[in-house]
Formats: sequence, C-alpha cells, structure tokens
Amino acid sequence: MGIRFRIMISQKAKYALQALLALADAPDGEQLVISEIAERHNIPKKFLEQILLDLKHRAIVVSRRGKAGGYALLKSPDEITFGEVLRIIDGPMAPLPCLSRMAYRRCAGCEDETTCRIKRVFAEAYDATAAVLDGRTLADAMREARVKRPARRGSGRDALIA
Amino acid sequence: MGIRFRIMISQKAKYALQALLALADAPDGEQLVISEIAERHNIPKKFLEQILLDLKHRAIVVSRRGKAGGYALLKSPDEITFGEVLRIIDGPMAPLPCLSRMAYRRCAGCEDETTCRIKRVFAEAYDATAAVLDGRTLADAMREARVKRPARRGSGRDALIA
DNA sequence: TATAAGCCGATCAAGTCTATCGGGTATCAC
DNA sequence: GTGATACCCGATAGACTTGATCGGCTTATA
Repeated sequence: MGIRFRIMISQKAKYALQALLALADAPDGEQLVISEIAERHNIPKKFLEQILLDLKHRAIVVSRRGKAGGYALLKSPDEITFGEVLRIIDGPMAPLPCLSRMAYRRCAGCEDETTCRIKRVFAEAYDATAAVLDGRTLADAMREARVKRPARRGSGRDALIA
Repeated sequence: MGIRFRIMISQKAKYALQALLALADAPDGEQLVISEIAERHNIPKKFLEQILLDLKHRAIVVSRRGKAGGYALLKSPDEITFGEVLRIIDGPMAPLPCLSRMAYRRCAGCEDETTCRIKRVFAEAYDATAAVLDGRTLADAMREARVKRPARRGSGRDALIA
C-alpha cells in the first residue's frame, strides 16, 4: 500500500526502544510486566516477549520469572545507546556488507574493493549515522523530551529533502 | 543464508550508481548501450533496463532509441548526488515515516509526535546521513578513486563497530 | 497446588527484492 | 521499405523478510 522506505528502522526496533524507555521511566528501576508495557504502548504482547528476550540475552535487561516476575533494565539508561539496541534487534547497520565490522562480507560482484567508488561515499554516510546512534543513549532521549530545545544546528532539518 | 543488514542500500541502487559512473567515465559524454554496461559490471541486462528507464524518467540520463541508440548522462557528474539517485531508485531515505518530507506519514501508533522520544534521535541520524549523501556527487566519487586520501578524520572508521 | 509470569520453538500471511520473460516501438543502414 | 538493433514497458515468479500469532513449557510466588 504505502510507500516503502529504504533506510528504515524496523517496527521491532521501535518496539524495543519504546519498551526500554518504559523501563527507564519506572521509578527506582522497578520492574514491569510484559503485558503492562504492551498495553500501554500498543505493542503485540507476544511480539514484545521475543524482543525483551533478545534484550535479555544481550544483557540489556533482566527478568524475574514466576508470579512476581517482570522486567527491569540491567544497565543504566545512560549506558544504553540507540546503536546498541538497533544492532541487537535489527542486525548490522552498515549500508554495504563490505563496510560492516560485525558482519563483513564482500559485496557481490565487487572486484577491487580498494578502488570501489561507491564504497567510500557510503562509508562516510555510515560513519555519520553510527556516530549519532552510538552517541545517543536512552537517558539522552528522556532528557530531550522534557526540555524542548531550539533547533540543534543552524539550518536544521528544513534544509533537507525527503 | 547470510546475515541481514537493516540500513542497507539495495542492489538496484548499487547497479544504478555503477551504471551512472560508467556513463560518467565515457569520454565526451559519449553514449553507451545497456548491454555494454551490463556486461562490464556484471549487471543483469533486463534489470539494468528498468533502472536506466527510471533514471531517464527522472531526468538523470537521456536515451536514443534504434540502431545507433544508447544512454548518456543528462546532467553533469558534479550535479548528480548520491542522495538523488537513492531517492529515485530506493524511495525515501528517512528512517521513520514521520521524518520524511517526500513521503510523510504518521508512525503507526505514535500518539503525540511532538514529544516522541525516539523520533528526535533518528532525526539527528537522518540529518547526518542525508548531509553526506546529498553532498556527494558522482564527480566526487570519481575524484576520490584517483587520489587516495589518508584517513579523512582523526580516528576514522576504526573507532566504530559494526 | 494453583496461578501468574516469563521462556521458547514453530508457523503464517503479507509484502519486498531481484530478476526474468515476452513482446512493443523507434531509429538507422542498406 | 525491410531488417536489424536498441530502447520501452508491463507482467510474472521465486526467494526471502517482516510482523505477528499460537501452543505449550518452565519457574516462582501465594
């Protein structure tokens, strides 16, 4: 139906970030149950189960099972970066396989990687993206929501198209 | 089989950029036929037809039909940006629909867009990416391939993971 | 022991990506 | 004007991914 976006964050990653922010919001690191988070943020409960389990396996959150169970953050909100979460949920972020450190692969049909004229530009783009995503934490996101800043840079987004 | 990359450039876009660079390489804007480009760069010929047609419709290249036909660049290589090509071939680049100017859409389930804590971070990431991709032209890519520069920034890519 | 909550693997529908196919149409050489 | 060449264009198909659901198991509390 709708238009497809290429450089898109998955729904799963969005859910993951929402859930983590919900946990970060909980006072005193109090734990929350899946169904609570799911209902409050309109996330399919079973889907959220998978997501939180992934995050648990990667030591972002902890869980307690049983009747008094639930989830809580394992790391502090200012130690959890967006980049980290995205890599866990969506896999490598590099725009070309040959640019990834966590999953390097030669590009199909690329004969001389050292002189590839496409690679260099995307390497720059990737560096720029990664610098932002690896530099922003849940704590940053929580802060930004409270104090509304003026445009961060001179021209801001208005200079950009699409 | 392999690992999936999320923020990935499509094969189609890679073909498009290769083809455009091939046309930019041609001396005096001489035209090339599809099959020539396809063979030299290992691009499926019929697939490349579609791609070049798209680029023609968007006024990036011109074509001549018939026996002495072929393709040539319509704009000069320093007027064709990577971002432009990517938007034509892959569609909007924004990581969230609500960040796209060319195809704005409200994010599913996002209730208050002005206070969305996820949006802001991705807006920054997107700005950073777009600044690079909209700032690099085919001509840049051709230049960079010739003179091999030292690392552009201090630490360079080595500081980054994945 | 009953109940609540997380754990876990399998499966499914819809959509996307890559590529291919079969022909249609313009242009040039002769 | 006839044939060959090269671009134009819509339809289709297979493999894969994504988002989501299902059923049942395990652990812990009351």
